[in-house]
Amino acid sequence: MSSPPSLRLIAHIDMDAFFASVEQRKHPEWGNDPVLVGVFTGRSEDSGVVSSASYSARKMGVRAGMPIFQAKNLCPSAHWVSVNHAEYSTISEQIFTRLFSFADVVELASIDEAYADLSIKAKGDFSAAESLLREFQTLVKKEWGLSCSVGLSVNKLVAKMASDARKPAGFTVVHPDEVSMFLDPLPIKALLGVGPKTRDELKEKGIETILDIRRAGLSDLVKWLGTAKGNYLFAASRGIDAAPLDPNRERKQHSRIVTLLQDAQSWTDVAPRVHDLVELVWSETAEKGQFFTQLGVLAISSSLKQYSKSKSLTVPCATKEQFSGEIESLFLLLLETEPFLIRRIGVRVSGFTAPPKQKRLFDF
DNA sequence: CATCAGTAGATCG
DNA sequence: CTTAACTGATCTACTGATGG
Repeated sequence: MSSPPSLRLIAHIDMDAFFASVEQRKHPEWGNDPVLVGVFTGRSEDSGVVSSASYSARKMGVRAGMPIFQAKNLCPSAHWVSVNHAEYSTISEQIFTRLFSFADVVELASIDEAYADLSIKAKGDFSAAESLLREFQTLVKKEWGLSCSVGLSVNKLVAKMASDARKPAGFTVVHPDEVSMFLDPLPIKALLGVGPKTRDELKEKGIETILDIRRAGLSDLVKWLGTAKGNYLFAASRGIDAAPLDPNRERKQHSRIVTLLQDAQSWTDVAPRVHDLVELVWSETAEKGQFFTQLGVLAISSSLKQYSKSKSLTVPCATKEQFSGEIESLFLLLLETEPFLIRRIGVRVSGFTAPPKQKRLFDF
């Protein structure tokens, strides 16, 4: 058996304030003014959230996910733009297509992030990898007028944290012998998968930095956070991540959620919007030739509590009419569980399979 | 106990 | 003047049922 190369060269490329930067680029007259990209729901003037904040807006405390009213208080002078996903996707695709020629393998992680494995291309040499990646970074700036931050290290975990370490337009290399030095002082929130919940949970145990996690025992971590997260944090705090890049990463589910203009109470109120979502999800999956065996609906109440219903089919959903009917009955089921004011609704599909086989022999 | 179905929870940008 | 205002998408863990 051939052994895999012991040392990998893995990079993470992260577009800086991607959506806001794209919008900023279209408006040179804005100079360095704060730019905010919002998801406006239309239920009131300022209803919605920030999708992306330029760095000058971030300096004033604005963050993605923040309610628009709050962002406006923090940053009254910002230029606002409505989010335009289709445009960002096109640009993302153009940029990351170029990355392929700089690497052995590329994994597209999201609309604004990608991993690149340069182990072979750079012959195991960090400085060779760095040269290539700096060239890519310069290219992105020159061709698209956009900046990105790059992290280079020995695996995806550390590379991602490295790209985060200096932003915007950063370039951070973490050599194999520097991994602990790099990770130890970071707050645990810097780890992928550690959000406010886990952070608070561990803060109660006196754990705030990655070094603190490294010093904690595996059994304690598992006791506090469960098997999956405990094991993950134990390894992550040591910078251990053997996961290879996945060049064919595919979505495991697809959903569409909308906020209603006004809270609704009954099926008749929401039926038209649900049917719109069904149309949308059906066309989006059909377009990609995706068939699915699981489907579900969700609703978010005016108090922001989530409700959902889902079911599995034994055979992939065959027609839009069947899909629509299934979604409708799930929604009716959901509404009879408990009365609540509906603020947002969604339709979800998963369990993707290849298209059902055409009948052949038995047709004759 | 391995797997599956259904649901709630957490994270991310 | 005061108050409340909060998207959209995905992935994963947990729980209970089922079958070997």
